[in-house]
Amino acid sequence: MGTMKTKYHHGDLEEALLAAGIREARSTGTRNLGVNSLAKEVNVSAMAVYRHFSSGEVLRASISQQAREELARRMIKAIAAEKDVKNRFRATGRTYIQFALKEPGLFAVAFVACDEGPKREDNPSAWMVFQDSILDLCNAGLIEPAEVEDVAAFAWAAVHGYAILAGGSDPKRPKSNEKTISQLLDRVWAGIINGRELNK
Amino acid sequence: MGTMKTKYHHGDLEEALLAAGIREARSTGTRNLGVNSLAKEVNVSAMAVYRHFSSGEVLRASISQQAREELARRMIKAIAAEKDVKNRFRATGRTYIQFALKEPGLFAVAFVACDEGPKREDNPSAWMVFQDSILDLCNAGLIEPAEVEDVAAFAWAAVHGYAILAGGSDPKRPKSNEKTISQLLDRVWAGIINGRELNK
DNA sequence: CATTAATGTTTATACTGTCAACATGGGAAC
DNA sequence: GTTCCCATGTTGACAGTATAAACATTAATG
Repeated sequence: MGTMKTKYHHGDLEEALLAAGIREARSTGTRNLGVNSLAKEVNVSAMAVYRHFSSGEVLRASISQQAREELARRMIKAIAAEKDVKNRFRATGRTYIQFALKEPGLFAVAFVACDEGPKREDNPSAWMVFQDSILDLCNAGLIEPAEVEDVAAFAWAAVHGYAILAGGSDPKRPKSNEKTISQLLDRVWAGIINGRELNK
Repeated sequence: MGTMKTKYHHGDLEEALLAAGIREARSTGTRNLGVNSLAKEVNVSAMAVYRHFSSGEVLRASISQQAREELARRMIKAIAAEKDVKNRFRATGRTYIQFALKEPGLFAVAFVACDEGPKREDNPSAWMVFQDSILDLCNAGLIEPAEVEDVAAFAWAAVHGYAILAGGSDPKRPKSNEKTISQLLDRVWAGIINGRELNK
């Protein structure tokens, strides 16, 4: 809480490491999330990290999860401000994309390949938020229950893909102004509503 | 050109390193693309690598580019087999997705963040192939010239996003059977054709 | 043929992740 | 309160990584 003097025992090293990781992710993405680097950031020896995380990979996976949960929290907050089902869906996608654009470091860390560990469920999870907004559409009668899974996959894919491409550094990346994003969400919407009918 | 004995000079180390990198990428993704590891693979000292690539990052960027070009080549080949504009578009997306599913290692290496180096243009480039197939739609009168850029971004985003999600290791990843992919492309198509009209 | 430039090797330095052994001190048992 | 233990920290060692500097070899060129 207050200014921690140089005590032998840190107090809450686990939390501090995750916080330092998120801070570093924000500013430099995936580059400086090494064990030594983060340990130094928290004024602790590198080996202290292993009392809380079984490996550097596991530490990074936890930081990654924190980043994903932060994204999900922002999505939930944005959805709460909308009443119309369509606007709720659009808010979901818009928030996801804006997160990638405004917090490129966090977004990169959130979705790096991390194939290890016990794989606890994210809480909250962006995927769940997406699926819930599609279930809303179903409850409103806009799509069939049988379509929910495919529609959610489509919407998630389009939004996630755009977020990656627009937030990347490729000179050929798509434009990312408000209008472009809005039109993208219109097209996703069209795919959601009209997709099945076109499917012969 | 025949079987190179253990000569002091390798012959074509640059090519050999890229080939070894692609081979390694195919089997283990981004994990074993280090300078030492690849040098050993080609029976050469680690420092020899630096005669051809100014750093390990640059070497990895070159391997990544090779992977992207391989993808583009497969797309071009698949398109050549189709005559109808719609089918050509679908072949573009389907090939992209199937590449991600059948060659997860190559796909991962192709699209890791690599922000360095002179950034030569990919040749051929998947992005160009995508854009060409959208231009086809424009020439066929299916979309307006002014829409081309946005439509290409949408289509690319949806396909790329799905490829990443379906090819990943998340237990919640979307299904990836033929039917699901086909329906996804139907929805993308719907977004392309109907997107603008819905946009008020 | 002799020199040179291209290409490879060895050696050394600085980092990284992680194991093993040791140190500290906060809280439980007496 | 005192004692002991163990969760949590430390240091040191070792393997692995990237890469700089100096040296070696051979292909090419005048």
